Amino acid sequence: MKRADNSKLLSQTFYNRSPEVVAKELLGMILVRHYAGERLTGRIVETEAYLGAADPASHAARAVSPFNAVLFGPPGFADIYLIYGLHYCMNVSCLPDGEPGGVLFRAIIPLEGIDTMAALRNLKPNASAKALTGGPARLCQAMGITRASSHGQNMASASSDLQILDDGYRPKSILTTPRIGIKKAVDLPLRFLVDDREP
DNA sequence: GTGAGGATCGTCT
DNA sequence: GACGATCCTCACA
Repeated sequence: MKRADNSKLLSQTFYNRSPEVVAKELLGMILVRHYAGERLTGRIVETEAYLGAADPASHAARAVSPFNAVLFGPPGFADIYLIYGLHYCMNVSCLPDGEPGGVLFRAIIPLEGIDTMAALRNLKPNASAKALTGGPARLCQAMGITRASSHGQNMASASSDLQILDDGYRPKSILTTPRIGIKKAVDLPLRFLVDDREP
């Protein structure tokens, strides 16, 4: 797998669509995190869409509060939240200001800064991609993403510590399955993953 | 190799 | 006062 040189930053209009579409099109994109002067990147291979009021599993199904305000705000902003008291998960907001919706990042394949990611995860540098970043909380930990460091970041800004790039790569096929790890609206097919096998 | 249970805290009712 | 979009460890087969 090679990276093209003409990677470009996804603009805010990319996110200004329905979470289902954004979740699908984010597959194969490159997540970039500037951490302590270092560049950590990984290819997105699994996402989930969370809708607004129509989706009981979504945080945005409830009234606006400081907790979920980012999902109601303008598109392309990072929403970091703590789950089970231990783990952080990352969303990016979708749809125009005022309309709730977002995409949860579930898994990436590490590309750059693997040693740093392993250190942040307290793992050996030769740990598998799955152990490093194969879960919503794992990828946040591997990239040093916390609510304190990254909540409310504009992912479409060139000066942001958190960005998504398009290097032209597109997955051969996309698998759609029901979402997992939730108890409401379990049957909605809003989980998307890259079907390509590891190169 | 597989399965079950514990950890831990912000947010909502 | 209770729950949750999860991960890790330990036990057992």
